[in-house]
Amino acid sequence: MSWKRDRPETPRGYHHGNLKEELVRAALGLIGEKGPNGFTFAEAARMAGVSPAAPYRHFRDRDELLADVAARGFQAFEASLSRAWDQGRPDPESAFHRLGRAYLAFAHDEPAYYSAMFEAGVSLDASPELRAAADRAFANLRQAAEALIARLPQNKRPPALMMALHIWAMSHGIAALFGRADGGRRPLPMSAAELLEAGMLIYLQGLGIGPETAPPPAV
Amino acid sequence: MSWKRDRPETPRGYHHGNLKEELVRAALGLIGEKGPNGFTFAEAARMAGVSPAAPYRHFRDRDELLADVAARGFQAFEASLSRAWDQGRPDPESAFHRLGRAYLAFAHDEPAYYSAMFEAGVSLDASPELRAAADRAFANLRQAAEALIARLPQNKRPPALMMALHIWAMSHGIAALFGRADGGRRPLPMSAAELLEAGMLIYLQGLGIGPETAPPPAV
DNA sequence: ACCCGCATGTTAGCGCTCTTAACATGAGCT
DNA sequence: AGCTCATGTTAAGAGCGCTAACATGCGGGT
Repeated sequence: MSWKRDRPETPRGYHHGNLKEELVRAALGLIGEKGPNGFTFAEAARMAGVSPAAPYRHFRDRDELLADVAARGFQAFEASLSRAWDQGRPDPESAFHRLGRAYLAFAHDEPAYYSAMFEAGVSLDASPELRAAADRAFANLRQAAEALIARLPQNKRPPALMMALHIWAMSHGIAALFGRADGGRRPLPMSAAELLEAGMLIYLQGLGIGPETAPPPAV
Repeated sequence: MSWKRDRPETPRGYHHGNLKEELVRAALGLIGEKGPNGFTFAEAARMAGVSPAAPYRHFRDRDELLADVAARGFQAFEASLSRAWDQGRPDPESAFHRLGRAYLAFAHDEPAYYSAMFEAGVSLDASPELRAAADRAFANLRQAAEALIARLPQNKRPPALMMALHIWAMSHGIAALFGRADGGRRPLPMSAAELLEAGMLIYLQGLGIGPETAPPPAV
């Protein structure tokens, strides 16, 4: 019976009124603290001040809550990327670098979301909304790739999808391996953002995009 | 008492004789089947034909077994990469492409190992052997980077560490996002190996390494 | 040849989680 | 006012991680 009055904040009646939202917030907090595996359905319920069975009125099981968190993460991610890209203004190059920084900033500032999205083992097929949100986020990378490719002469244009996948892969690789401050991984001579920026400059140079005459950056 | 004779293979006495090895093999199988989270200490014990408490004579806890699996994974990984690199013979370029294919082949052929190494949330600090094995594996990437850089004129050489990190990040990014056959991720117009190969060619081109006159590959 | 120590395995049990079934409450529609 | 159904609670079963106390028998020392 201890869970009943553990959080004296706002006393409530038999019905919570906003349980689903609060469960998601609790899950996000727990994932952020203890990783996607440390998160527990029961503990989220405790945090929301309800019994361990209450969450089942809102989510079929633990995985569905995780998928919901991941979907919200992709929505926030999409918003962030789309804001950074800003339709390629003022020019595709600078917008593209904003996009890269936004990618890593999201992974860094929202580790709980990023965990749920990429490290919790949630399949994109878990729900249609999840898939859709992920697709919308990826669409930003693809748009950026297309805008940059448009700068090339027709006969030197790589497939936009391939280029977008490269961008995504390097961004995710850097975020996953070196993105978190002290995730037990390797210490770096440079920040993740700088690493990505340098990598992308070299990659674009390889495509023939960017400061045509400049040598690869000596970072 | 059902666990006692579940596996009638080789009857054994009170002592198992080779439990530690068999637990690792069982863990590897379970991780391969159900992901790093589906793996259970108790089930590994069941598979080995011992009581649920027996594993604690060989591993402090579940995480230590996971760390052991990860360390063995890095050892196998290192062996694979080192064989592929073969000290840069016959020339750094072709050896480098072998290395890339070996990276993805390992992620593809040994998903259980790769999961334990990168997706199970095992910190590299979990044991000194783990850290050492991971370092040895990474050293191969760094060696390859150095050999390729040596082809450049002195004043155009990027830092070898940075280049190795880029290679690792793109390889891991591709493996994590698209490496597994049907991991619930996105269907691709090309194989992961082709994607990595193309990405690396573009990247090297950006550094000024590779077929100097050829345009980016039209894959 | 004996015996004893210690590594290795077993039994029992605590506390936790996930999940379901049966029951309780009260908000909102008619 | 009364009913209904979404939303909450209680109770309970199964499984897991982990520990403490006990059992076995391999292998070295006498």
